[in-house]
This record gives sequence, structure tokens and C-alpha cells, in this order.
Amino acid sequence: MQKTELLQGTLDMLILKVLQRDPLHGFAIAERIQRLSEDALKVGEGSLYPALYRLQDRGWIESEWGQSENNRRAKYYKLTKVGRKQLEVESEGWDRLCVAIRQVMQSA
Amino acid sequence: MQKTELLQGTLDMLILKVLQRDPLHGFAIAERIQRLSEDALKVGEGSLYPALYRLQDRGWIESEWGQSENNRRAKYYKLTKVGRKQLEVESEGWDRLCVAIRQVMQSA
DNA sequence: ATTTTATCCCTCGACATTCGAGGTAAGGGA
DNA sequence: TCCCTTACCTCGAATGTCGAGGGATAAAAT
Repeated sequence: MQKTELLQGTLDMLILKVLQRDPLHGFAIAERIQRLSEDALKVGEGSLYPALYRLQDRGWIESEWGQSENNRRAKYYKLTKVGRKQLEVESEGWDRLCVAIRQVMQSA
Repeated sequence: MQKTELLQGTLDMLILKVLQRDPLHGFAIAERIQRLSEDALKVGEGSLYPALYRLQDRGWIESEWGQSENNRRAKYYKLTKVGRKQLEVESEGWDRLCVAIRQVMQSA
């Protein structure tokens, strides 16, 4: 019995979104999603890192080793040009899905 | 390479919803979801039937054999009392998730 | 000086769910 | 008779999430 916090598929979109402004390292990505959602969304590391590799494999993000604010080694991710495009695609897909589900859920 | 039409987890909620008014047989459930969403959501039979068993196992729906409008044998499903409660739970969960995701996606 | 805590990375196996492709059966029309 | 449609069901592959692990190092506490 396992409750899925995140709906499958939305994590990729969320990651792309929080990278839209500046590059972030993995840990910070999870923190930011959690903070922006006011703790409604918690991204476990077991979901996060696989997702980051997935996105990188697909060419939507790039990574580079650097130094974190706390002086630790950290891998910084940033959106690629294709990634920006993909963010739009996913965002629109999400909107369409929400509309579709609302149509069903609000059918009298 | 497989595009997930439905987000994982939403199918249960949608099924419960379309059963809210009247009992329906499986085939009709899929049709109604598709129609209400204006073809945005397509429920394949490979997703539908496992979901129906799942919901029945959890005590959210009950089934009974009957006769379809087209004079064929069909299994009619209807919501249980617990199922009605569950529909509320899932509906609220979905709303909360939408809010949370919107907070992230609309962060400037 | 040593221990603890916090940050940051990663991997693994278990699990749930979706999906496409298959298979069965029976009604109704050509 | 043959085929189309309706309606049921099952299977294996693929995907993604999760919790529980493990490792390394910086900073803080003891």
C-alpha cells in the first residue's frame, strides 16, 4: 500500500519549471518545489535523481559540477533550449489534462 | 516509448465519478469518460478492467450481471457507500494537487 | 580532537499502474 | 453463412515513484 504523492509524469514538468529561471543543484530543486507548493509536494531523492538523469538523457537539461552555497560539491542543472520548449509542451499538456478532468468531474 | 494518456491515479477517480449518478457497465464507463472529456481522455480496456477489479476489491464499487441496451450480457457497476466517500476523498486530493502544482507552475 | 549533524550525491528493489495486443463469446444484419 | 459490433477478460512490457539504504565532506557541537 503505497500512496503516490506525485502524480506520475508531473515531476518532470515541475523540475523543468523550477529550472526556468536559474540553474540549481538537485537538492535545491527538491527544496524549491516543496517550498513553492507550501509543503504539499515533497520530492523524495529516490524520485528526484532518476528524474534528473531521465531529463538529461532526453536532452532537456544539462549538468555541471560546482560549489553549493554551503560550500559543498553539487551538480548544477540548467535547462537546454530544447528543455525550454519541452517545458511549454508539458505545461500545455497539463492544462489540457486539467480541463479534460474538470469536464468529467464537474459533469452534473 | 509509451505516452501515458491518463495520469496515474486519476482513472480511479474518474470511474467513481461517472458512476455517481447511475450504474454503468464497463464499456459504457469508458465511453462516458471519453465523451464527457470530448475525446481528450481515452480509457483503454487494458486499463479499464484492471481498474474496475481494483475498485471492487477495495469495496468502492459493486457489480452485477445484467443486460445492456444492445441486448448483450454486461456487468453493471455501482458505487457503494464507501465508494461515495472515496470519491470525495479523491476529488479533494485532486483539487489540492492542482493547487499545489499551480503554485509551482505560476511562480514567476 | 572527536563526534555529530547537515548537506549533497547516488543506487537498488518493490510496487502500482497504464498500455497494446491478444483472446472469448454472442447479437444482429448482409 | 460471414462479419461487424458490443462486451468481457488477460498478459507481459514499460514506466515512474517510493523507501531504504550507502557514501562523502563541511560545519557545528561536544
